[in-house]
Amino acid sequence: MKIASWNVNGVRARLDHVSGWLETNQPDVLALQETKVMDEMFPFDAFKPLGYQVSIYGQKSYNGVALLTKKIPTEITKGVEGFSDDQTRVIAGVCGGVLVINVYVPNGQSVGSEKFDYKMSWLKHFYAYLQTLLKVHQKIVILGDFNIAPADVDVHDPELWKNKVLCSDNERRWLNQILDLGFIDSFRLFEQEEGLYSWWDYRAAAYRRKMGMRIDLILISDALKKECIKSYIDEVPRGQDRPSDHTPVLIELS
DNA sequence: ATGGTCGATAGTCGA
Repeated sequence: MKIASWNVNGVRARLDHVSGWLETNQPDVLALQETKVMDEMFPFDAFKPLGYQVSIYGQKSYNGVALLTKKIPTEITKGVEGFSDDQTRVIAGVCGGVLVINVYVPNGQSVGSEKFDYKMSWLKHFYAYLQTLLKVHQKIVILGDFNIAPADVDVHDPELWKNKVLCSDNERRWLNQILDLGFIDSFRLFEQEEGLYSWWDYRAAAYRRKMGMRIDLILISDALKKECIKSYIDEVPRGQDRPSDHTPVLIELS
């Protein structure tokens, strides 16, 4: 089973990119973030002819997540249980016996801002939600735009970003707390080249200058470790015309 | 280079 995640920064603006990528890569599951569209305006018709089911949790202009799947998922849930939130950031469902949790973690703007406080609160409630899910599910994949670079190796210039948003100790502490529940950052199960990232800011020609970060992650529960045979980043879409600022990340399960 | 560029949307906000 091939499972992928991609922050598309507007699914309507990226229709050709996503359709083409699905045709080429044929994932069983593609988790999208920042779809930026209300449910009734989601471009269902673009994906159904390609053989994909669409499960969505959208809103106008901001946020929005979706699961594109070859088979209809079961047990679809939206949002973080126990956390009242008008921002649409989580959609989950069971695909091929695996609970797939698609997340768009808040960006946080800057350390100490109101949006950063919201990010911290969101992470706290998401952590509590995971604890309850772990009582029911063993095989879990959490994937999406985490807006957290796990370690300095995931940052193009760690000194510049030291204790800045996406890299601060408090954010990394929450990520590590989640990992301590029994999850693995799948990317680090395998030997990787240096300087592999999943996001490059549109500004300051960051992609051309290789100024990126790995903030799009696929966490797998311990029960899936033996089944995970591959975890990688597909940098191709980021180099295309009018790209998203993020590029897809993938895993393969045996 | 302490700025820049996008998407959704209709003046800005958020990333």
